[in-house]
Amino acid sequence: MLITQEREDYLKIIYKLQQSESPVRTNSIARAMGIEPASVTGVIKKLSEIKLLDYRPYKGVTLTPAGEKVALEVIRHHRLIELYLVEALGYSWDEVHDEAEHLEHVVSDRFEDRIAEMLGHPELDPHGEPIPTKDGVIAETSTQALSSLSAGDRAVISRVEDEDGDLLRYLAQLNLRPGASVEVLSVEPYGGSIHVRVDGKSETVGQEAADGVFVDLE
Amino acid sequence: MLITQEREDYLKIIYKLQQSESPVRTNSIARAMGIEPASVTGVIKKLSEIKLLDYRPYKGVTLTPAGEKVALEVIRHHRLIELYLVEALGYSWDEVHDEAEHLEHVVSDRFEDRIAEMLGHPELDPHGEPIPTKDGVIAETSTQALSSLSAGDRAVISRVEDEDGDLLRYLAQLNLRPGASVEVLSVEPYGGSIHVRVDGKSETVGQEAADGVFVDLE
DNA sequence: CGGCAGAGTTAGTGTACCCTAATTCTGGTA
DNA sequence: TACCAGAATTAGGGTACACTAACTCTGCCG
Repeated sequence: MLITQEREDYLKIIYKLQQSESPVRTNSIARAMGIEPASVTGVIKKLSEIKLLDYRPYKGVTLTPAGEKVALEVIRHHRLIELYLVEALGYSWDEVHDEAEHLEHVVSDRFEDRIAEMLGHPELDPHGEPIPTKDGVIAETSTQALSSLSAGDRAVISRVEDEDGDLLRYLAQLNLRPGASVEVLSVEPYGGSIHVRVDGKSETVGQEAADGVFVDLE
Repeated sequence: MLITQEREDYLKIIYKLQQSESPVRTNSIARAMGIEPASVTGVIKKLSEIKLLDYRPYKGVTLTPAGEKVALEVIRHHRLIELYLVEALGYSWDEVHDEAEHLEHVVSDRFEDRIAEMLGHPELDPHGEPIPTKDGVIAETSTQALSSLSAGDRAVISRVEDEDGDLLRYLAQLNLRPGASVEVLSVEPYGGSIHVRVDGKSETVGQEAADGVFVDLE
């Protein structure tokens, strides 16, 4: 197999890192994959040989159109599966990530099509992330973090980054879910907590958690 | 990870081969895995090192209790998933095998529990094969092949081996499914076709197909 | 604009599987 | 019982990814 599960993971991670960093540096990939930078070099060389990445030594990598296609397929699988687990199997939003991480690499097109159909061809996963279409189109996503707001701002939560189950449970407890309206009451300076009103209740959100919550300002 | 997906496949295949051959020979494993015997030797050595197999060089292997446990878990996953695909996602019985082959290695305990519950803790998969319980108990299975019957025999189909989609489509067309009653009308000598009555209709079954259909005599 | 810290790459290992070719064992037969 | 065919193993090689240690490049700063 030319594209292994590991390589799919590399491409997926590079896609995500590319949102904020381009070209994507070896170190970022290593950190995101939880491996050593030296290990990354070999793999990105291989991926650039097979034309899924553009690789400029010492500079970083960029996905080629072919590489982006693979990445978006994996992301589509991941997000569809997350939603399916919630809707059809009763998972909660903090439980779906790890399961989807495994399933995303092995499901067939048929499986993908079936669950997409059963879910009514959804556009968002349980964390509010857009689901790429089958032909690789993905909606824009909000990039304004809750942590970047100021006192007085009103906004609607659009998406929550999903890798950390504990964090998600914490946010769920505060009712900070996609769709929720928040009003920023005050912000502690220099990366402290944020005080918000959600559902009429005042809550304090740690800065780290607020970094993973993205909003649309009103 | 000590137990890779490949190793799970080895154990699963050895479990199945053990039904008719014990100890299981290197060549049988190689044939079933579609690889060379030389490759098998190395892996079964490793599996015996980690106490999942008893290995007697030049003689063959036997599953240890620990190895059998792993094999039965994989088989449980496989069969539950096959049934789930049929019941919940509208797959037909000839489409489920390949999908299950991949999914069986990646689903979590939680996933297994959820689908088992949704399916009402079923005992048989779509091909009539028994589903091992969570603690590794598996029901006896019929070992009498349709191809071994004689004219005049009446029997009920209990299970159909499932690896080959074409074969399953062929059998489905003849209504040879688990639960169906068959009466043997005549048998061509020396491994020829078998003529049976199913659902009141006369059908001719090729010998190779009949080898994979197992029955309970009345 | 030289030098240094940190980023990145190379070199050398190890594990997991796979292959082919060569060798050795086993079991049945002449 | 000696031999041979077929089964199994060893030997040697390849790919895919990991690692650590050593070296090199880049970019920034004084």
